[in-house]
Amino acid sequence: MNYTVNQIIPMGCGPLLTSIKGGDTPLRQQIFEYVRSHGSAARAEITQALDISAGSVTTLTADLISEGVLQEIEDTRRATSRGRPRVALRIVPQAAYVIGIKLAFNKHSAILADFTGNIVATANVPSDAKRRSTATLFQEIDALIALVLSDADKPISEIKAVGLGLPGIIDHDRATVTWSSLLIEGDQDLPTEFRHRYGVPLFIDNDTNMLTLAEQWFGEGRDKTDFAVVTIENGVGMGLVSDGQLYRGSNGMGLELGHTKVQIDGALCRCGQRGCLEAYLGAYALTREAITALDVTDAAALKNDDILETLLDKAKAGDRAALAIFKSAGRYLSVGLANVIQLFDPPLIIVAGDRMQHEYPYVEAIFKDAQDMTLSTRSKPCQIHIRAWDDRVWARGATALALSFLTETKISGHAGATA
Amino acid sequence: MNYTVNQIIPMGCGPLLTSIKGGDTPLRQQIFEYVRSHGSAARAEITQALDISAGSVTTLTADLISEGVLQEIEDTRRATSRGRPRVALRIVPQAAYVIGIKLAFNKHSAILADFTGNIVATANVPSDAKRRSTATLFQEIDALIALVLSDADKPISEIKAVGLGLPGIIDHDRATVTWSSLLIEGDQDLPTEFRHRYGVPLFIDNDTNMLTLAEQWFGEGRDKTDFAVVTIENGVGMGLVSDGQLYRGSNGMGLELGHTKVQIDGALCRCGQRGCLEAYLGAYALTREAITALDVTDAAALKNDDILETLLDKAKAGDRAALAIFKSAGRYLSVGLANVIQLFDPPLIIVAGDRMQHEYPYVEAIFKDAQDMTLSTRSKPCQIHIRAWDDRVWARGATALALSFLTETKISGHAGATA
DNA sequence: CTATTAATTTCAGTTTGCAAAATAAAAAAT
DNA sequence: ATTTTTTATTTTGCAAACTGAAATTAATAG
Repeated sequence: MNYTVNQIIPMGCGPLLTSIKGGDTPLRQQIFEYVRSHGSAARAEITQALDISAGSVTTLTADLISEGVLQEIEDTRRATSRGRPRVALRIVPQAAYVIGIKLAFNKHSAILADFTGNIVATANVPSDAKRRSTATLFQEIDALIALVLSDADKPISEIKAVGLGLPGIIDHDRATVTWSSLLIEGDQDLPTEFRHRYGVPLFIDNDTNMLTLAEQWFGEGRDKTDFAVVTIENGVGMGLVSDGQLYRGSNGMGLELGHTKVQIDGALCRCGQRGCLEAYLGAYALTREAITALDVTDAAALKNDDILETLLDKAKAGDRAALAIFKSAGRYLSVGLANVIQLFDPPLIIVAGDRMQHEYPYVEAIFKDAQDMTLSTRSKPCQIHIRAWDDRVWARGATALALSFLTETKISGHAGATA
Repeated sequence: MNYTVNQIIPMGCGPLLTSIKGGDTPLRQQIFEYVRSHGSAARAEITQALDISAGSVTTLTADLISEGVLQEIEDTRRATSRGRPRVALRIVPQAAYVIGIKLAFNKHSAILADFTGNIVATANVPSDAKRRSTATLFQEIDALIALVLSDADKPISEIKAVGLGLPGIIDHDRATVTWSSLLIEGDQDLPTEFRHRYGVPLFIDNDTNMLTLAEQWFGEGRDKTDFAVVTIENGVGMGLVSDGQLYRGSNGMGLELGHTKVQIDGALCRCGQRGCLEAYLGAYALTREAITALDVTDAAALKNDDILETLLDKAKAGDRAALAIFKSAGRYLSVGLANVIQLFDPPLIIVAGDRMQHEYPYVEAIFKDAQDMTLSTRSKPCQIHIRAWDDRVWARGATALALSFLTETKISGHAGATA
């Protein structure tokens, strides 16, 4: 079930560790996932790594090969030892294609990936900052899909699943957009409509979970069964992988770190409540303070991004007021991280933010404060890493969502999710 | 895997729902757990409820009967319909016995339960408010076990497993007491020593998890796969069942709700930090305020419990200062509950406290505030129930811990945990 | 006493996997 | 140029865990 991992993260994608407990996936699927996560693997290696019989590996890989999912490849390095040489197997990239889509306010993006998870094509379309109807949203999705398909020069019929991430309250299991800041209406059933249009299953989740999935499949989370992701953008969000599984609250909510209260009767949050973490830490909160503290001329005309940029520049230049704003926000970030550690006890927290993030002043001190604010009886301190993402991560996470569905159906044959 | 449940909670004990996903327990174990949780069940009922073939039920129940785990019982109600009457099965109570132990400052307690989970005998011994060595603790455990065995008139050889709950940082999986307020030394390996003394496997966990387990096996959590428990005593603790599984952080920590920060530079907590929830809500925090606000004569001489009792009496009598103390604590309780809802999104929170709890002033308003402090986009509001426990719950939860180990080994034959 | 109904048992597969023997393919030794 | 050694894969026989359908059992209704 759980196999040891060399410290060098190999080629391939997908989680390197499976849950210690729930080792009840069929061998067929375990083998497939091993090969995918390692890029390529010989039968003998699989036998050892998964601690299963060589006979099973032969039988099952033969099945997968005949189904066109696996193929033998020439081993690049010649055998250095004696004995019959191993013959490596890999996933056939063309066996299936998926599309991952991220919808947001500034722009929408899509990635077309092959069955190994490799990016084949990307596409972007600009997006309004306004709420829109579901019909309008689908027009935007149409444009995105047309673009990415033509970029990859593939017909829609080759796409076997689509993953979609968008902001809001998304109920993955019930496949419903309970509420989204992009949409006018609530409780929308996008997957059904999508299937009507394209004849392809669609899987949805909120954008933070996309990011978390991206980290688990392609990033630092690959060799971890437990880690948390904290995102700081306009709002503050959080994702959690616990025992190898993405945590989704019982109603598809939960992990609303940005709206946990860190101060009674505190600052006003855009959610209408007071004292939310986000109201001290989100980009809009900083912007608000910047307008007050710095002498921003013509505030209304400036974009929020620009104000933030200015604030950051001033801080770097040593401006006291600007630094004070970051210092105060930083204290709340410490509190937020400390609370995450106290409640979830992850061995690793990945703090991710957009471009401003990697230059956030005082980060080191902030992370240290967070550690110091937790109980000292902890056996191992929680690692906190920062990660400046590139734009494509979100859509990449969405491809992971689609790919994991294909694993369920194509490989192990379970009906799986609603779509 | 998951079977429908009539709203009437039947006899028997143990969770009524199994995880929707992880339905990979062998049928043998599923059948056993179904019978235990329902008190008794006929083969035909099992066939339907678990959606498995009748043949399997016959074979597996026959095995379990021959092993002395199950037995057929006379159906009390005569058949009302035609056809061959069902014959009900039940767990043989004498098939195994377990002991559950709760260690604490005021007193230690133990329960001896049979294989159906029924209480056979109980015992208590007084406990010092001092830290002690592991050796001393074992003497106390010896006394407890001797008492409960003699009460039940059973030799130790009939006890197949023991569960132990104690305060502190307990690593259930690694079977280590990382730190406990009861013990002088840290990193103690109680299970190994226990096995030397008694030849019986011991399973440990922290006291809050015992309470949560008790709720899942015997209380309101029986028909739920997801719920949270918040305890308010001297400190503030929390337990969580997610997807039918007790949540234990990656290092056996986590869920330290009492030490999440709700105020920067706030009140001093006994952990040395400032602004912890516990510092506003724990019994010791209230006591501290009571001493300051009320004119408590000879504070040092009075026991904390008495002070709290006085505070409560005064509040009930309408004393303004006393009421103000509860009112302030109540606001923080609302914040704590709201944060739990935002982060974990449980459909139900059970708030449990000791005897003072069921008369906590303003509870209804506090719970309503907590709801109001969460995002309004939630599809279903989180239920908050209060529960005044009786003393035996903790030890009862410990029996559940021991019983679930027996299920793993006796029934399904997996090696299971370290002991 | 016979038909009907419903619970349980029996029995012949099917699927999943394992263990051990057999076979294949290469390097090293003769 | 063989033969040996070594390691990788394949074959084969077998066991465990279930299922589905037919057979059997035990009641009630007429």
